[in-house]
Amino acid sequence: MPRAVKKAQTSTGCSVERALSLIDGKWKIVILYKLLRGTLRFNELRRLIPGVTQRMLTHQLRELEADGLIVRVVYAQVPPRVEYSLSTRGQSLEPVLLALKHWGDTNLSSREAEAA
Amino acid sequence: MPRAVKKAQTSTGCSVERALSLIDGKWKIVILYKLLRGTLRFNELRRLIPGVTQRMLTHQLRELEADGLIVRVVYAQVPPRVEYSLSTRGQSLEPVLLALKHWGDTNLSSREAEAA
DNA sequence: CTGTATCCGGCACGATACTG
DNA sequence: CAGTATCGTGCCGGATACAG
Repeated sequence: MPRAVKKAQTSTGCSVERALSLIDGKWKIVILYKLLRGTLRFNELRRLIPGVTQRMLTHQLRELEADGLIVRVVYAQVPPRVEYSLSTRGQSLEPVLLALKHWGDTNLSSREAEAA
Repeated sequence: MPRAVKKAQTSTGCSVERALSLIDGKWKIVILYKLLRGTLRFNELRRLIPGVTQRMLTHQLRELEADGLIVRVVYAQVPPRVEYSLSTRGQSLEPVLLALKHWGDTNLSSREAEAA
């Protein structure tokens, strides 16, 4: 994705651009998509998204959290346990994510369009 | 958007990522969105997208064309006239674009998008 | 397990000037 | 009008090491 605009920018008068600014970043949409299925732990996300590094995963998760799209829950345990899930706002992105998935399946004709 | 992955990458097994790779770039989605309304000329797009430079507009348009999302028609006239419009594949993105617009309007609107 | 800290390269993008 | 050409750069994102 584009780096889109740095921070939400109302001047453009285009809500699409503002929406884009929240989901820019190389992994955000994929993260959100994975979370559609339900709560996931840090390493679970890591495994589900091949190629992402700890740094980027952490960074993108933090941004998503800051934008109120996901919820981060930390359990004070000896082996740390952190769970990520979609916030209400994040869940409202479902139509977009599914539309994107559907489009990808339809127009990129991947025979293995396995439901990730 | 993220720079996504450079070129379509099948290995991830996620059609969403492949779809994303086609719409990465800072202005692509906005361009596509503007073209939903119909054919537009180069400078018309330029005016509709404040902040975009000639270079970037040209570049993004070329990528969109290469990915088969838009159609570029050149009229051999003395004042050059180039028209851009969505291809069939591009038009198939309409649900995604509208979903994104709807989400933006709903969640980023002037009033708080509380949506508990 | 779930992160932070640091270093660093590349390319995405911008600014400007020029052209058919 | 609709682009190229060229140059410069921010910062995104990868690699690696360290930490609670």
